[in-house]
Amino acid sequence: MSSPIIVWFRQDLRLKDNPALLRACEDGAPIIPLYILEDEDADKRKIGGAARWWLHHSLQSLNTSLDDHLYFQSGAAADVLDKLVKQTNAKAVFWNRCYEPWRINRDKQIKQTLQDNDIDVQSFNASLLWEPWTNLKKDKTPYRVFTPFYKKGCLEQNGAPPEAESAPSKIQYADMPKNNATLDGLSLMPSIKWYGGMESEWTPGEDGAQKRLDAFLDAGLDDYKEGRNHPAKENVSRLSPHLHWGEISPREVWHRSAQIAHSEGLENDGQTFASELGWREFSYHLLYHFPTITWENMNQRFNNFGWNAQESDDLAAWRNGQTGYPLVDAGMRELYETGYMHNRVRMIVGSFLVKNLLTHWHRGEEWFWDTLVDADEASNSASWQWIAGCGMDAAPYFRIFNPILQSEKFDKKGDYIRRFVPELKKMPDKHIHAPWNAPDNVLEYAGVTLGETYPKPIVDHSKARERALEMYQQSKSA
DNA sequence: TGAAATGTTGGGGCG
DNA sequence: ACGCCCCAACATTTC
Repeated sequence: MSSPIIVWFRQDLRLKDNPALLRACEDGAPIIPLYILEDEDADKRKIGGAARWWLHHSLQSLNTSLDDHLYFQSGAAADVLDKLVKQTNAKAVFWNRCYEPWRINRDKQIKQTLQDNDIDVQSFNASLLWEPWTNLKKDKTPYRVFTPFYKKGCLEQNGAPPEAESAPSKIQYADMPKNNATLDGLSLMPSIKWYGGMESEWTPGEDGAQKRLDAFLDAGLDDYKEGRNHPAKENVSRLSPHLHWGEISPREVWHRSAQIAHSEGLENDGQTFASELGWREFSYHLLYHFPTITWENMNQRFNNFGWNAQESDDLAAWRNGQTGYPLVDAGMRELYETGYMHNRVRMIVGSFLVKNLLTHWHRGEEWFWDTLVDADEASNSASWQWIAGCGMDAAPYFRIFNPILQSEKFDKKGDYIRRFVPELKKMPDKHIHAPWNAPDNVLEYAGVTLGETYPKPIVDHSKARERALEMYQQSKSA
């Protein structure tokens, strides 16, 4: 039997449009599909709790697609690869690129070591529409503002992304010795069963991702531009976790949505949706060119800002969905229960934490990292910097969301609130957005006792707004 | 991918 | 008939 090729799966947990897998299969050599859980890496943050749950199921699904041939390992990737190459006499290692700075450096080293041992190493792009080094400004420096980045750097300069490729028609597996490591042995599943809400909400894996895209194109794309703002509507794609783990190719999402938009005359909605993929690209672009974005304020002026970075009652109330602002609480509870939050609501709860509660965006970023099934280093840090006002192309600091107005505008009938804050279920539409303003008889009818069955607001919005603006002024002069 | 304050305009009630 | 005031509706500015 000829020397095998190791296909190292990372955040590309699919068979379709997977260039590393496809090129390996085309070579004709038998392949070894490998997954390495790299938790021990000390200089990187551990995968968050909700994401671990997702990863477990995604790997299970991939393993099924690979007829139970996925070879599980854990530990330092360099060591695992070195050992496996020797053990199997592999001639090559193929993988799809990841773009987190720590991983770029690490992969470079691994590549060098393998090549020094005469192993063929090839890497491909499976997770971005355009490579981050291909869309620079004319002066060769990276874009810092989304709109020119997307319109000029991406669309004009690079044009449409490549078409998606199919899954390999046939996969020939190398004979492997029995593996002592198993998926269960990776201990990705939490020991306490807190993931019931996620189980009923999600189907991780390539099949689930395909079905989600189908469902979105079928029912969500029509009126996407307006409907995506309403958390109770079915207009958002909910593809983020599938894209994060590479269960579906962004190229496929791009081209299929464009095609449907075109054939159904939904050009406007299609372009708006495509630009959301553009924001994902922009986050990766920023992370690639400005790796400190994960922790340092991109706008240095905020370094002296008086955010509270400590644990506090306000922070705990925010995490638990007990702020007394129904839309904020609904969002935070959706997050905890399902591992996901609607995008507009993410902006609202983010603004609330950073501006109304004057809490450092790091605290929000950490909580999201641990609780989101789509937690993504690039998107998470770029988005928190955006909402905090300290990012590259950020929302101006003084853009402070009014959680009551947002609620009245985008959850008019309170459907979203009622789903996640059931203690307000019987509140009439008119008063569900700000129950503390409801007349006593309405509260009584709804069975709500503020401070007992549902919290009183932990801050007064207009006072909190004044306070935030004042602190902003101070930081300007400091 | 805001909100609130401030400014402007124009229609209608009314003396 | 006319000017005056009120205020909603819209536009602009400011935070």
